[in-house]
Formats: sequence, structure tokens, C-alpha cells
Amino acid sequence: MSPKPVVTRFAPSPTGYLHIGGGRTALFNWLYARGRGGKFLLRIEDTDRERSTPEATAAILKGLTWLGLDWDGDVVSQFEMKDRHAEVAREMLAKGAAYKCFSTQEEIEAFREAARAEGRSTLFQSPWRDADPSTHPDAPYVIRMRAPREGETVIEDAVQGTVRFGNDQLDDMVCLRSDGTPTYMLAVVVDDHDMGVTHVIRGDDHLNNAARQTMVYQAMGWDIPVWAHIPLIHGPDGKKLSKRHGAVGIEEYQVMGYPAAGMRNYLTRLGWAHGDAEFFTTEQAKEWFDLPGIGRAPARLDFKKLENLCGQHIAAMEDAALLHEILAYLEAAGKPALTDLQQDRLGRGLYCLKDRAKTFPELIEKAEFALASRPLVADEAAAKALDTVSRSILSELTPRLRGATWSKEDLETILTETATAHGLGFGKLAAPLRAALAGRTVTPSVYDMMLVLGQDETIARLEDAAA
RNA sequence: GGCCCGUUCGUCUAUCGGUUAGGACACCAGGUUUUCAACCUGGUAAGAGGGGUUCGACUCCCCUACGGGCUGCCA
Repeated sequence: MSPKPVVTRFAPSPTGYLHIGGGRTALFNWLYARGRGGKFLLRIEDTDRERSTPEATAAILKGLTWLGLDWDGDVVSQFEMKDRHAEVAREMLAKGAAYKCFSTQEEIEAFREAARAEGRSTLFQSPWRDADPSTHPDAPYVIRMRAPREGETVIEDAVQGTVRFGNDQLDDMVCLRSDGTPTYMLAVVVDDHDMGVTHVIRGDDHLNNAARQTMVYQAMGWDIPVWAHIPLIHGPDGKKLSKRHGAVGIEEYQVMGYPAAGMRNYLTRLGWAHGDAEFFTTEQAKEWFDLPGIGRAPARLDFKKLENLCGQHIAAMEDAALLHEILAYLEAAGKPALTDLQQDRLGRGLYCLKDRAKTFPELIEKAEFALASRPLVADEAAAKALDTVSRSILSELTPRLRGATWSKEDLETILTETATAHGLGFGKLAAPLRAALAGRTVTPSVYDMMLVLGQDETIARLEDAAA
């Protein structure tokens, strides 16, 4: 048992939608905390006032909510903590762990130009690092970290292992901008410390940053959290995620009709493994999820596998929860709301629909029989099944159906006898029946449709088709 | 350029010095069938390349190649 309770956080910057990679990072943090009775916090990294928007924040919250990731406490705005950040910067100044740098952007740029030209390191070396305060001009300045120039900074990463950085590779990063606002490098450390974050699980694009941030922890004498830098997700082509493939906002996946449980399962499994476990519940994921199980290589998105898992989750869901999520999907996708009758029929029909669909649109397509109202308009393929001969068989069928008890056994008897009487295989009879009942060729079994529709509606539809 | 990370079937991965390198998705063939989905049986398919270390390397070390990241008063 760990002495400290686990506290993780997800800290997106509100400069765009929450894409699938961010969603997975959030999910990993959530699973880790929730599986250990810890806390999962949410902090919006909005210190970049130029690029941060409230719309992006709203989209992120919406995406997390859809994914089913709940956070503890209020959402923290990093920007609102700016006074605290400045306070820490001044404290570092007082300790000699930081210094005022009066170099202008132009001077820094010139330094880099020259360094590049001479083939030296372009890491900026401020002339103010060791300047006597009495020489300080009355001009804007930034506060820079006084980073050690010798030795190395070592980070122990739960995913990447021990990673060493020569301190000559790390520059004196800016902690406080000349306008007094904090930079990300300072703000993350201060906030993570203040919020009591024990485990930092984030994209490995931050691996290098961890070394810099370690210096701040050390300067302030704070405990360093457990680092876990996870590989990024790539598109199906192995390239960085782009708009073309998968980099859309995570809520787009709801619009595409993937159930959240399937999404969680897939995302958890992407880059993490628990032996041969492929299909599992969120409860199991919470129980099993750990840091050593995370892989070190970037993983590609595979929609086929996503669909496969989603299909399994749809089949495994309770009818009530499934119906609820389907209704939410319809709304998110901008489809018309269902009437009470449609909801009722869909709900009662789920038992025979949910094991034949991988996504909600697919399920809805197969649920046409339950959603449509008379008179049905058969689609092209279905219309072909309703030829003259077939229609006459249907009209011959209805009187028998009127006398049926409407048990599955009874219906089976009637239909197989009818088929046999005409020297037909059951399939030959099922096709026009299916067309009459659903107006489609892709549906649940004809028996199930009859059961869901009930005797009156079934007979009415058959009469419509036979007419 | 410098620094850092990565590389097992098409894809996600298991393996944590000794396995006929396993599973899942996808794919192919056959079976079943009331359309779809599913299901059953079988099959194709992998350790980037080169050096070491070792009785023995996918596993450890080095080099190369190829990907990726960082190198901002962005996060």
C-alpha cells in the first residue's frame, strides 16, 4: 500500500478540440486513479491567452464527459493561478535559483543566429545570469531558471525507464514572462505540486520537459512526482494524426456511433496490454490498468478493431442503458428524435438487434422495421423480393397468422409449413416476409420482428405488402 | 545540427536469456445459415540490418538505418 493516495490529472490546453490521443491520455490517468481509490483532477492549461478559447474548453469537457471520465473537484484554470506562479518565481529569485534576464527577443534571436552559423548549441546563454544586480537596467525582464550547467539530470520514468540528460543540453528556461505571466514550464510544476499530483501520465512529447521541470522541483525542494511518458498515437498510415484520419475531436466518435464503453476498451488496449485480454469492461480496466503494461512504441489507430470491440460492447450492454446511449447518439448526430412508439419498439427489439451491429448507425439501419410506420416504403432490394408470386403467398399466410398464438414456436410451425406447402426453402419465404415487415433486406430474423411488432402490426404490414 | 525516445505477423500486442515466438483484429479457404451480424474448422503472416556478450538471444551491450519528439517570453 502506497503511503500517499494517488492523484493524477489531465491538463489539456484549450487551443482546439480534444483529439483521440488526448482522450487516451485522460483515460490512462483516470484509470490509474480510479483503480486505486485516488483522485483524478482536471486542469485547463490556459496560460497562453492568445490561443486559449472558452469554446475549446467546453469541447474538451464535453468530450471527457462523453467518454465517461469524471473528474474530482472543480476544473482548475491555470491562468487563474498566475499570482501563485509569480510568487514561486520570486521565491526562486530570492533563493538564487533564478535570475532576472533583460535580454530582448531580438538579442536572443541574434544569439541563436550566430550560434547556428558557428555550429554551436543554439541554447540561449543569458549574459545576465551572473550580472551584478546594481547593473540591472530599468527595463522589462523575464525570470529565468538558473539551471546547473554541469552534471546531469536524471529522470526515472515508469514507462521509459531511466533517462539521462546532460545539463549542458538544458537551457535557463523562462519561468516568468516579461509581462509577469508564467510560462507552462513553471506553471505545470507549481500546479502539480499545489494540487498534490503524485503521478504525471502524459504524452512523451513532454519527456524532455520532465528534465527541465525536475530542476524546478529541486530548486523548490518539492517531491518529484512519478513520471510516465506514454507514446503518442499515430494514424492508420503510421504518420502523425491529422485531420484526414482520426484527429477529429473525440466527440466525433460519438457522432460516428461508437459506444463509449467500446471506445474506452479500445483506447485502453491501444498501447497497453494485460496479457491476452482484449475485450474487457471498464471495471476490469480499472482493476488491471498499471504503468508497466504501457508499451514504448507509438500505436496506430485501427478502426476495424475499434468496430469489433464496439460490437461486442453493444451486444453486452443492458437494454435500458443501450437505448439511452442510442438516443444520445441520435441527438449528437443531429437525427430526428424518436417518438414514444418508436422508442418502445426499439427498446423491445434490442435483444435481437444488439448482437448484429458494431455501431449505432448500423443498429439503427437494422432497426428500421421497428422505427418505420405504415405504410412502409420498400427500398429497391426489398421491392424485388415482393414479386407477384411472393405477394400471393403472403396473402395466403395472413389468415393462418390471425389464428396464431404468437409464440415463437407457433410462428415457426406456420411459416415452415407454408414454405413446405409451396415447395420452397425457408429462405425463399423469409425474403418477401422480411421485405413486407421491414422494407429492407437487412434485418433481424423474421420471427423476432414478428414478435417485436406484435400480431396486429405484423398482419397489417403483410396485408399492405400483398395488396 | 545537438539531445532524447522508439522498432515482434498488415494492425494492436504477449514474451521480461532456453517457447514449434502465443493471442486478438483484419485477410484467405471450407462449414453452418433466414438477409445481416454471429458462429465452427483450418490457413497465410513477425523479432529493421550488422556486430558483440553468452552454452544459448526477440529479450543484455554497441553501431547503422528508419520513424517520432524536444531544442520558444507555445503548451
